[in-house]
Amino acid sequence: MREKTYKVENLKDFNLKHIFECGQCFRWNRVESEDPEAISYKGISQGKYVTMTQVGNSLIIDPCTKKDFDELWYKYLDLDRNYGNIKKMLLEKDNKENSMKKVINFGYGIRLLQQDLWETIVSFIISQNNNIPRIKGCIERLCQLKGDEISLGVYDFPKIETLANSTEEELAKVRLGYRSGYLIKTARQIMEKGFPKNQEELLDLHGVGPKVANCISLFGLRKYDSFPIDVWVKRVMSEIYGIDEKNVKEMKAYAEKHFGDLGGFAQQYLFYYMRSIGS
DNA sequence: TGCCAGGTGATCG
DNA sequence: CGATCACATGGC
Repeated sequence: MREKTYKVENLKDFNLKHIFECGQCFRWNRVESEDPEAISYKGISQGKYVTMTQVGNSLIIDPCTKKDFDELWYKYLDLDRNYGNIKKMLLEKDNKENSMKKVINFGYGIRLLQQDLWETIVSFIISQNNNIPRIKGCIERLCQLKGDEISLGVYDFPKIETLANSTEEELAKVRLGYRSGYLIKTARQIMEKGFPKNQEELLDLHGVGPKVANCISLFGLRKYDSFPIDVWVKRVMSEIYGIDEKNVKEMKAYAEKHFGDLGGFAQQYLFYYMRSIGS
């Protein structure tokens, strides 16, 4: 008995590699596929463990029912949004047209996933002063230790309550370093006060500063004017716009002026470009 | 070895 | 306020 797969065709502005490797998510991993033309990723989201495979403008999700697609993946993959318009607007707004054109063409298939707020809070607390491969490892070990097993060897993201009731001794296995205390305290704060709804409330969480709050605002709260500035964005804005790497204020001002409500999209194109080309 | 990675909290002028 | 420093961990 074979489980159902679901196929979507005629996708525009969509590329799995760009989507899963632009730094917004940490639980999707590239896997080999038989078809050399295809790109495949396995990952866990919304309690489901699936493989997504893209060939040309088609996407196959396995396993997936029509119901799963309509209720979960369509939204998660942000398929309702017209990225053609977003790119057009960004190109019009940025005065140095070569620069935005370059980064948008490079990451043409990026889409901002509509991710779970709790998962983004935890993930981006772990991300601070850390590198992406290690962040992924930490999150994987955290899920193995504290998440429900949804199929053999595959673990869901831990619940708030589970982390709130954990101790630093238990979490030592995850090798989060000093961040384990941040996670436990943040989980307890959310148990007590409920979820943060904006930047200000995010900053109340222990271990959440301006940068992490911006990431959570963007990826978890879908506040698309957020423009997280990390070391990579500093580098790319220095390289492309000639802004001094230490001048975060000027970068924020530039983003507000030129990208406005679309800052989050611009930031992802910039980040993905610099992470791929740079270093 | 020392530096770096999607920084933050605490502390000090 | 803004500047400075410690903070685990692992790869290079």
